[in-house]
Amino acid sequence: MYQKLKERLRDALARHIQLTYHVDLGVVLERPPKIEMGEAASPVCFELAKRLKKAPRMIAQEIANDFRKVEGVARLEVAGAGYLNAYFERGAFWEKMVIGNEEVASGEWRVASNDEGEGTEKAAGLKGKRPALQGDSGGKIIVEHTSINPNKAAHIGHVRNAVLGDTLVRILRHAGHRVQIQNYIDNTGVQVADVVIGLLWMEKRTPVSVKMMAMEPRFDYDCWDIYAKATQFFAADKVNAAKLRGDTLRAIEEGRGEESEVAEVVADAIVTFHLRTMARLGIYYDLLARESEILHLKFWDAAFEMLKKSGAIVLATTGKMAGCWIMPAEKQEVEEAKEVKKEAAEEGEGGEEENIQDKIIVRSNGTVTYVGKDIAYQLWKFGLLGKDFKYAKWKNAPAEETVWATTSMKGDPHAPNFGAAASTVYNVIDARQAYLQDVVAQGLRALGHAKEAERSIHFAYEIVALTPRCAADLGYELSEEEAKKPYVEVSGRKGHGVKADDLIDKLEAATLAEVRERHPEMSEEEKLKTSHAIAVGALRFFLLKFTRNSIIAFDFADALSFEGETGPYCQYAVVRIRGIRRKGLEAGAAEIAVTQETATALLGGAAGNELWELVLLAGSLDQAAELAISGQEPAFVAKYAFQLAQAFNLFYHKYHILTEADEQKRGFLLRLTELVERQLVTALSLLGIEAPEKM
RNA sequence: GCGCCCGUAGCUCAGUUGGAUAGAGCAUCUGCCUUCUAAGCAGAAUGUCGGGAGUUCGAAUCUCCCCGGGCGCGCCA
Repeated sequence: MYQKLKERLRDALARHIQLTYHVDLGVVLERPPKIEMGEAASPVCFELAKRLKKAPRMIAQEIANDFRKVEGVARLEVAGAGYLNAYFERGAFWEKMVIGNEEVASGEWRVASNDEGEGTEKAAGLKGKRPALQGDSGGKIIVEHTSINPNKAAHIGHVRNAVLGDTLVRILRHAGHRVQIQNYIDNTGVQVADVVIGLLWMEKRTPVSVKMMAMEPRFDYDCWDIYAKATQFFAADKVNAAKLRGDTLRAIEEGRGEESEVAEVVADAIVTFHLRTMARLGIYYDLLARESEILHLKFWDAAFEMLKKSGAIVLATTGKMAGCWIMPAEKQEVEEAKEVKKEAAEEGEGGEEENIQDKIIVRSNGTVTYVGKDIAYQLWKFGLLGKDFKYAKWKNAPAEETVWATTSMKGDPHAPNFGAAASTVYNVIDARQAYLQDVVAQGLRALGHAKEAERSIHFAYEIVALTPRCAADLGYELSEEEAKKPYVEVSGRKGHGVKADDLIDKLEAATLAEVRERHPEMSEEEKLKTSHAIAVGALRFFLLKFTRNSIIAFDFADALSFEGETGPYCQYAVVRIRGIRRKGLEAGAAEIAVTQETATALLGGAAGNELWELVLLAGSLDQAAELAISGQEPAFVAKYAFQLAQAFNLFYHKYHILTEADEQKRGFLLRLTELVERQLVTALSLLGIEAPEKM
């Protein structure tokens, strides 16, 4: 609701300024520091002052006087040195939020085309329009996330990826976008090969015994250890290891021999483990896109032809890259300003031949690199490859879930149309791979797909490291230097890291103990359900409250905290509201009809500021969600949920709702708590967090 | 060497795209459970926004230069 009003006001202001002063400029609207200064303020007159050579306060006064009414905005006032402060119609805002049930469904983006009024808004219907992706919201969006190498158990870093991706999906879908979730499975890569070598060569297993092993409940943990051991083994005998690895990898890629058989068993089994782990956190997928099909269905061959034909890649004939197909470093001239050109020219003749920036796409032995495969995959996502996968349901999906996977066998005719072109693609991949993601986009550009390159969004995030104390607790040996640092990086190769399932188990154990203590009356099933919801809330919120480019120094003490800026804090606010609602229902308080006069009176003036601020915040979910999308930052929604919970707690302690003597006021307070509940529950659901009935 | 990111309270982090008096949480201290769940609330204290220069009505935010840290630059992924 806030966002909607703000946009309406911004458009009206911009038009007014255009008509009156013939100046075209973007109107900035911000939240004033105090509610006494209104709900939205613009410093636009400072900018205008420069252009018109008039005092900003004077301009502000003119605008405030002449400005015609915008629906929902009571008045404009001049403040400070020339701010324009807008005051909302509180009663109307309340009415829309409570009666009109605004913002509940995904119709929230039903922003009018212009300020032509309600009629057009309704006509615009559910399709909606979002400022950031104007005219494009009908297009399909692909979000690729998780994409864990299927060779060992998932760890906390993988969980950050999955939670970020899943939350992005939830926010996009809430905004009315059509989103498809893909999880890329590198089932033919070196990491799988390493475990295969560990099983076949180090542990001397047969394919049959590996199959048995893969059915054990802790197979993903076993592989974790085997992978670490294999890494040690390679380090000890580099020469043999390189050959063994190369041979194994090729056998897997070509789908022959015991190696390939075992690789398939391992990868398929581990994928199922990952699906199960993520399902515990409420994370699901539409499609598992497997690298084996990219190979078998010759996706790369098609991409290779396109790249060669367009000249995007060339065969190096001299230098140390001789025999490789390389993508030459992009010459910035295209988009960058001419200055860059000049600088380069001034620098003169230097280094034309051995350009280290060139990226190898096909090795001299003819095998394609990861980036090459990724270019093919990205082309497919945009419907530019001219090929499609075949699809079949994944056999071992978690209960009640349908996941599709690519296949090179016969496809299921009832499979959804996964090959339909996407308009925007988000790839949730850690920040260290920024360069590779750039190369992929560069590949698209070189093929003439500048628009798609633009819409290939590397949704980057920083790693989850461990605090030195946490690493020490886990028994890892640290150098003196490492012990002094704020964090130490985990290493899957060394077998270091916090396994996702271990962490979830710990969280559930801690919350269950607490629930048992507090609610002995609950059934065992209810206790488990409640503690699970709180555990997931704690973990997801913990990973989402940091912005993407913040390195998280993981510590059990922080992750297991349920106080302060945490998921459980937000859940607790909802639980309190539900408690009030239950009691209110018994007391018949739900029946009270609140008139708009009551609401307007209670929210009005200085006396109403406190309640009004809560209403306003509750009505600002749309802004938080919009910001999360345009700013590509799910943390904004987490911040919002916390702020709303905090504001509610303040209100809760100040107003005793059920014992309020004045019936109209009591009814109003009750409606207000219900409004907060709805908004908070929605905000939490965007974060993938469920609010329990009791906790 | 080249490229990207970061430096804000004792600690961990926000800071709405350049705006009004820089904010939270944790930790510390002091209070509040015969009243809708204390996983809560109220209060106290803490800042050369790494340093310097510049841009302008106005800078934590933009530019440049330093200082300190992280990451990436492989015929690995």
